[in-house]
Amino acid sequence: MGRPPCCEKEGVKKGPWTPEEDIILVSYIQEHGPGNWRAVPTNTGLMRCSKSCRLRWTNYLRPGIKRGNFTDQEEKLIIHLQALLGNRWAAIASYLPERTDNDIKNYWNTHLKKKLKKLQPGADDTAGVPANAAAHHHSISKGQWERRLQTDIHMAKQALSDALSLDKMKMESQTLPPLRPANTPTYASSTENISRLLENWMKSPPKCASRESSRSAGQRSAGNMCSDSTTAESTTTMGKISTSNDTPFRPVKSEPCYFWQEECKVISMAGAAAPPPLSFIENWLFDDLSMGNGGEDLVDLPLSDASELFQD
DNA sequence: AATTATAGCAACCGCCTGAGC
DNA sequence: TGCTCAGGCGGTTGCTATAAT
Repeated sequence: MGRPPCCEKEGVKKGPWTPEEDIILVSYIQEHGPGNWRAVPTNTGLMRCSKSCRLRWTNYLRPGIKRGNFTDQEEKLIIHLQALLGNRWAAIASYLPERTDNDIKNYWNTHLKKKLKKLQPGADDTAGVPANAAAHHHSISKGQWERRLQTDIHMAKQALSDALSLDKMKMESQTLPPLRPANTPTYASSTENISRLLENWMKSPPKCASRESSRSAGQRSAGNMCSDSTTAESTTTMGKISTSNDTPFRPVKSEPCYFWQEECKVISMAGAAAPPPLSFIENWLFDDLSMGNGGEDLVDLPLSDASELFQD
């Protein structure tokens, strides 16, 4: 049986979100910040369960989300992180700041699995199976599989190196990173009416509410990084909102902004929620970069060994 | 033009974890 | 120390758009 679903209450709406609901949710979060999701339906009047609200925010409404096609680099990164981490989509997503775990998961299931299958017709589904799971298939052309993966990991290292150096540059500059290229589709591009409806809302400059002690907000160490005046002075992107209005969203100075905190979340996640992967991969990368290509690194590890590094 | 098959993705479900009491 | 519950996560479902017949 297990635990009853949190949303068994009668009158809880399911299914696709309407633009109006989106606006209500965004407005509420703009004022109160994400977190304390249980209070969201009560305080907004949304007939949605708290989980649904959180999911809608994190997967769709949250600023800084890039939608649309994945780049080659992102694709490679996902493939190789998946090989290293398995189906830990949240951890993988922490290396792709503009993508949500759901997006990455969907992309993996719909595109990359097939792609890898094509590349390795003999390997069946094991091509997309995490390293630790693949370890159970030693009998299936193990040598060939590992050789290919080693080659792929080399490519991934390059991609990861590029990605990380970009991240580092972003962090160093601390001026608001343009997380979304100007021509990148935003969440609102698929729901233009949301941005239209939000225009009015944006005309009255939103304020960052005084900080409540929501647990989830408190959990985010990114709050520290993001609450300084440097970031507060910066403008953030709110999907189409900030680009479609002359008055960009501007957090109140000295008040940490939840929107920006969310943007920083990935940085903190790399250091907190998934520290071993980042530190390990970073060390691995930078060691390798500093050593040249010599030495014994992950590439030379048997895949099963590499995956064990991430075992709990 | 109508029907069927397939792909893509948003959202849901249920389990797990950890904070608070 | 054990219990409760909110939030997080990964797997899965189901709806919609598009392609193929």
